[in-house]
Amino acid sequence: MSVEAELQESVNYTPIQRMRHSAAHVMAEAVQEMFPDAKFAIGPAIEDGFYYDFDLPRPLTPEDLPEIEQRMRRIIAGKHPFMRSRWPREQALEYFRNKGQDYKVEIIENLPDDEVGIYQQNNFLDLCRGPHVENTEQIGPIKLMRVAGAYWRGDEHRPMLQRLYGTAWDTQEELDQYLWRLEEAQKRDHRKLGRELKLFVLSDELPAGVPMFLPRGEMLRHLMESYVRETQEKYGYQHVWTGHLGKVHLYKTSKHWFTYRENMFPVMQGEQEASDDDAYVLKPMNCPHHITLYKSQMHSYRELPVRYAEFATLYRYEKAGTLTGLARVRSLTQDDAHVFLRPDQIQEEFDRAVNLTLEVFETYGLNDYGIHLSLRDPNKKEEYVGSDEVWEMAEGSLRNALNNRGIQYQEVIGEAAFYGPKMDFMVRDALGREWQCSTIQLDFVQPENFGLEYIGEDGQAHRPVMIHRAVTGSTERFMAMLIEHYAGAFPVWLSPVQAMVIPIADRHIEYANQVLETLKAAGIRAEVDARGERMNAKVRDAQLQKIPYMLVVGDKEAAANAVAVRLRTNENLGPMPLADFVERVTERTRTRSQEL
RNA sequence: GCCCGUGUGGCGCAGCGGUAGCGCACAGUCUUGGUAAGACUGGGGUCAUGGGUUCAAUUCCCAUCACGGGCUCCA
Repeated sequence: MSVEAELQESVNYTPIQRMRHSAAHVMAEAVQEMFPDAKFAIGPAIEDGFYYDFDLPRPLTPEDLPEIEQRMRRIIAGKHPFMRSRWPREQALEYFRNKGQDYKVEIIENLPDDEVGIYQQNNFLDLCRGPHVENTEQIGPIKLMRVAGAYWRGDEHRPMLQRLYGTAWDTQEELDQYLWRLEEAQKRDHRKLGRELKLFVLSDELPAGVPMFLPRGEMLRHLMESYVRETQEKYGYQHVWTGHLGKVHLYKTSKHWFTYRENMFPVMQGEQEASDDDAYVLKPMNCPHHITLYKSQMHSYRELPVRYAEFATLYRYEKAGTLTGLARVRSLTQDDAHVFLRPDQIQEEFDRAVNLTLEVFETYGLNDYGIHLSLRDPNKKEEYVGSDEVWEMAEGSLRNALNNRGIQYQEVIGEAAFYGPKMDFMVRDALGREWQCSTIQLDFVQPENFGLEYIGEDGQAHRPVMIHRAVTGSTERFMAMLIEHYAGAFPVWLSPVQAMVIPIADRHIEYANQVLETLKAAGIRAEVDARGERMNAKVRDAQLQKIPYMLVVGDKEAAANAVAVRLRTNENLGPMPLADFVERVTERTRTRSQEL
C-alpha cells in the first residue's frame, strides 16, 4: 500500500502525535509484561501526551508508574520496528477473540471494512490503524503522569477501565519545559490563590460545593456583578429579583421536573411528599420565575423585547465527583437573563447579546476562549421541539450574529438544547480545562409550556420567543477563571484592596490614617498596615497579596502631603502628591484600565 | 455516581504500632526600621468522623464524609 493510502486511512496525527501514539503502544507492551491477562481498549495520542485504557486484574496505583516507565524505556531503547500489516476482518476477530481481548473484538465488530490494520512492535501486537514512528527508538523522552479511571466508550453504564496518562516530547528540554509549565499553571490555580489572597473558603462545616466568601472575595463578587449590571442596563436589560424558592408545580409546568429532578434540592415541610405540587424546592434555575413575572403583566408588541436580568443564587445537586473549587459548585450565582421577543426580533436580539458578551470579555481582557455554536442533529429531529422553519431561522440568526462580528466559532452538531439552538463561550482554566461560561440560547418551548402571549398590532394574542442568556455564567465559575487569568493580580478597578498604606515607623501611623481617610473619601479601597513589622516586611506582604499600589509614608511624605508609590510590578514611582495618586487610581478605575 | 489518591494545629508539610514535630501565620517583649521576610519568647492539635484488629492505633483494616486527579480529542 502506498504511503498516501496508508495516511488516508490513518488518524490525522501530526508527527509529534504519531510519536505519542507509538509511546502509548509501548506503554501497553510494558503493561502486558506486568499483567499477561491484561485486556486492551484504546490508546490514542491526545493534546499534550497520550493514554491507554486497560482492563487489569487489579487496579493500578501511582506506585506502579515507575516500574512501567522503566519497562517502557527498555523497550524504547531496543529500537524495535513498528511493523504494519493488514488482516482480513475474520482473522483479526478470531485472533483477538482467542486472546480474550473483548474490547478489541467489539471495536472490530463495529468496523465496516473487510480488512483491519495491525501493528506490532517487539512482543506487542495491537489492532491499530496507525500511524506510528518507524521504530521505538524514535520515541522521545517520556513521563507517565497519572492513573485514572475511565468508562469504556465514556459510558458510565459500561465497565470502568484503568487509564494511564503519559506525555512524550522530542527532546528532554521540551519535556522539562512542559513539566515546568504545569507547575506554573498550578501556581495560578484559583483554589490556591483563593486561599492565599483570602478570597473564599470551602469548609467541612458546610455542604460540599458551597463556597463562602471572605471580605475580599465578596468585594470581588460585588465588583464583578456591579460591572455586569451596569453593562446589562446599558444594553436595555431590567433587573428583577425572584428569591430562592420555587414550587414543584412550577417546574412541572416547565418540564424541568421530569428531566432535572435529581438535581433539585427539595425543602421538606412536615409530612409533605417531595413531589407534591405545592412542595418547595430550592430554585435551580430562573426561567420559570422570570416567565411568571412576564405573565403577571399584559404585554404589547410595542414593548417587546422585554429583558429581565437577575443575579440569582441557584442550588443544584451536582454529582459529587464533578465538584471543583469554584468552577463547579452546588450554590451558584447566575447572571441570568430572559428576553421575551417577537420572532422578527431574533436576529437583532442575538446581535445585542453577542455584543454584550464580547464587550464584557474584552473589558476583562479574556481572549483564550472558544465559541461553540450548538446546533440540532438533523438526523434526530424527533429529539427536538419546534418546526424546521423555526430551527433554520434560529440557527441562521445565531450564525449571522457571529459572522457579522467576524468571530471564529465551531459548529457542534447535536449539542443544541431540545428547546432551541445555543451558543456557548468556553473559557480555559490554568490547567487547560474548558469551562462553559457565557451562553445564549433560543427557546421555542417554554413560551408554549406556559402559554405566554403578547398582543400584536392586529389586537390578537401572539406567542413570543424566549432567549436565555448569561454573560458570565456563574459568578463563582467566572471568578475562578478570572483569578487564573490574572494569576490573582487583578486590574485596579477589580482589586478588592487597591492600595496598602505602609507607615515606616509608628510615628507615621497618624499620617497614614489621614491618607487612608482621603483615599476612602475618594472611593478608593485602601488599608493601613499598622503592624509592628519592619516596612520591608509590609512591602513584601502587600506584594504577595498582589495589591496594586503600596504607599510608603515616612517623615518626608508626611511633611509634603505625599505618598511614595510602589507598584506590585516592583516598579517604584517615588513620592507623588496624594492628590495626584487619587487622580491616577480614580482614572484607572473609571476606565476599567488594565494599567497600574 | 464510578476508578485512583489524599485527609496531622489557620496555611504548607514531616512523622510513626507505645497518645506528635517543622516552617509560615498568631500572641507578647525588644527593635522604629526607607521599598520582597529584624530578634527572642510563648499559646495552639481528641492526628477528618465512626467502627474493627491489637496489651497498645494518629500509624494497620473497614465504612462514612470531605478534598484532589480522571471518566467519548475515540482501533
